[in-house]
Amino acid sequence: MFLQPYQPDIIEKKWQKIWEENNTFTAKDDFSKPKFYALIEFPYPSGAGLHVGHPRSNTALDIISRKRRMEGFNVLYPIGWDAFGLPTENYAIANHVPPAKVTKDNIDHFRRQLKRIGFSFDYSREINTTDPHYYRWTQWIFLKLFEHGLAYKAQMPINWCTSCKVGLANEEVVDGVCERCGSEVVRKVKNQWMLRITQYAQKLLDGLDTVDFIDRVKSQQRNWIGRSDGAEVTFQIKDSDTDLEVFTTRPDTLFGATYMVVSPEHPLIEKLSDRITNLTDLIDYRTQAGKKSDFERTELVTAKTGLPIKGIVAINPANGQEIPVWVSDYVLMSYGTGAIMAVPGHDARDWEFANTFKLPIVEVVAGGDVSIAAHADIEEGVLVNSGFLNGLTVIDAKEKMMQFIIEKGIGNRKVNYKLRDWVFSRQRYWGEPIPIIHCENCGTVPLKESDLPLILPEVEAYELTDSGESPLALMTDWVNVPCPVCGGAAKRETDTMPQWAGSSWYFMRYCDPHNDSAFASAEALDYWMPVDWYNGGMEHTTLHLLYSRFWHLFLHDIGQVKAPEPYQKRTSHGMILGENGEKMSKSRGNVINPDIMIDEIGADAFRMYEMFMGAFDQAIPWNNNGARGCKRFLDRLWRLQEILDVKAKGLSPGLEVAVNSTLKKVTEDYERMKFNTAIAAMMSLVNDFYAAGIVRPDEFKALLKILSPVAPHICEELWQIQGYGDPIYMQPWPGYDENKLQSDMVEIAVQINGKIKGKLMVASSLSKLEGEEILPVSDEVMALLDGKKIVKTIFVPGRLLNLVVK
RNA sequence: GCCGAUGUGGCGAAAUGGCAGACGCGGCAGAUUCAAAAUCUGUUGUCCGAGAGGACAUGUCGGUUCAAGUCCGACCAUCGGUACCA
Repeated sequence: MFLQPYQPDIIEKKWQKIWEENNTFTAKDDFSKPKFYALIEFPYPSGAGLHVGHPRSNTALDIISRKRRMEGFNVLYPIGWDAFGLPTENYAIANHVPPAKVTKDNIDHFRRQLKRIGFSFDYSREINTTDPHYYRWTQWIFLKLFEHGLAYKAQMPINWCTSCKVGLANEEVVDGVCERCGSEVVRKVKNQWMLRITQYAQKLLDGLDTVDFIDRVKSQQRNWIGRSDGAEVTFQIKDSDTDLEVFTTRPDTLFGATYMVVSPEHPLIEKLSDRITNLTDLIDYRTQAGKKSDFERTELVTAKTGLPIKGIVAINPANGQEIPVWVSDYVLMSYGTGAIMAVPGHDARDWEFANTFKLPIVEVVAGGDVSIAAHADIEEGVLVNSGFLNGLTVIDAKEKMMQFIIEKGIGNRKVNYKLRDWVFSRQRYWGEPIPIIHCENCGTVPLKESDLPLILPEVEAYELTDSGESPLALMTDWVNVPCPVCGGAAKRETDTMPQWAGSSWYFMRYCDPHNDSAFASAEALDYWMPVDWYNGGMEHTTLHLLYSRFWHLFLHDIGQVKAPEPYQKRTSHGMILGENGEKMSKSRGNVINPDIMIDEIGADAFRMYEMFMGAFDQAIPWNNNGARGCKRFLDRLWRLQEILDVKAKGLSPGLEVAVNSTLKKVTEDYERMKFNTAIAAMMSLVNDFYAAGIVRPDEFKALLKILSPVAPHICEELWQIQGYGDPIYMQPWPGYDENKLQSDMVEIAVQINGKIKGKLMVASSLSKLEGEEILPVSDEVMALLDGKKIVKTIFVPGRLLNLVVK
């Protein structure tokens, strides 16, 4: 019989058309069915187009989604575009085209690319964060946050390019200079919108205990939120009514505090300026520190800098000693109180600082040698040189000092979080306008909900203004408005929201994307939320993932959504690297274009290689030959038709175990995202068919069903060619026979003293006790013993026999 | 510095504490072909040995165990994140 060759280009187009025409993957709002909501991070439609990293996450959840449909779930697997942001705006500036136009072109390009790969997205629910119908609700959520006191304005430092006269994103600052012009970048204070995410620190922490996130995501979030329990302690400045408050996790070491350090920006310097004798030097130091980012301050590990504040001393409340106060940039205004008590004997950073500036180092916990290094171990050692704490363990001393501090009224218990409030302003054009009006009489006035959306107006030019304001500031017609409260002259806020805004709630919009009276209906949210499975990159663990949990927790608190947590399960994929093992990037010249790959091997082989190339959660270099190997496998699958015995019934006796165990393995491996071993198992099964020289219809059907989530086009085509009835996507997921997972006889290893000395065929049902009784006295085993005496026998059924001999 | 990962053949990797290297890539040899491509068959951790066979092998050093890639301790290297977090 003549066999048509496997032509992926033809069959892939064919099946994509069939799926589209039949709305195969449209999620039904049939709230009576069990639902499954699969979510991938919606892409930023960059000008560079899709890269091979996107399909890794998309294919993984496409496999899960297709499997869930076959298991009878009503599946929502949506796609959209996170389209506000800097690259598009910069492109628009450079090429004098409206960002909206760039965005539309990029989205069209991305959509074409995605459709070629055959993902089972519900394109009818496509969303776009730059669409006013969408960002209307982003603005609405902002108004709610404002209404509940979670949005506020504060003076915050930004990166400021002295030459371009613009605020820069961290990413645009390279080695302390402006990425574009190479000029010096300084930190300039601006009045910025902030979101009070810190108010949710504890909830964000507690919520992690209720969700199924992979461990490394949980620990990264926990560490980012960074709860620490300690004390706030007040130190008096001698001969003044001023005091200095510090946070410490080690109140037990208070007797060892030999000096204090404040951040260069600390208000104490202004407050006591008339007593400080080296004020000029301190201001200079502050200016220098202002040129460094927090990151640089933290990078300078070895060379600690600092200055004493001359003219003042502080008093250690534990022992009444006078101790100097220093300024150093390693103390940041943004954490704790912006001041520390330094205990050089028991803190590595303080020890470095004290060593550099020859400040006294006192041991207060025995067990180390503080002349060589700080002894920071809290498990070991008892207190010394510490008055009433002497002889206590660190744990006990902490508690006793805590009580002392409270009784004396010089401090209290305090929980601190590393987490900082979220800077929500951007002096940029391509973002959601912040729906606020500033009125001289009424102050900060929110827009009425009925006035939303506040449309982002078209402007002449997208460049930032010389004053560093958004280009919107030049739109006087738009900026000047009557105050909604008093009707007097007022001005609109011209800052826009960061790109994170639109992505902080998009998963809710997918539930009901065309709703014009709410961000989504309560029924749709009740049914679809929470997301059952969210896969994305580790790089979004601390920002996007935390921000979106924060917004969802907030919307839950104000009664808008039922569950507190948005994502039931979160997994993460590894990055795909270039063929040379480096991160893929234009500048490295190692970018793989998925379109070219698909032209060569087809979408099915491409999808398959994305999943087969290695462990899903590990970073992996791309290899074109590996991808071609997957095409080769699909060719072999196609040619199985040549050895297909169409009349045979059931499973071949010799392949029952292989077929059943593959069904089980693939079913389980998909769920554990072990796609590479699932595919390897299917490859082995195909090898078994060829070795047997025959494949039966029931075997072929089973293989096509379990392979179809990975390579849907070829499986549907083969299914149709063979006339197996309704398409695979309408078939139920296959089960397997628990009794046919193992052959009757298995080969086990025979070890003598842990070394393999031989092999033995035994019944797979042989129990541990039976084996240990029968096997050592069998002829085969006796022959290996060489007359030695058995001391101990271990039989692991189906695995091995180990004899300890003398 | 801190946090999180990862170290296994020429390469990507696999392995509920139980026969290390499944599956694939690449290589080598052969079949087919006028030839090539494609396909098929065999082979492929390293070292010693003609061979049977043996020894050594999962970053390093220790430990637990009848048995360790897997568990424990210390260290080294690489990658990612980062806000010196007191």
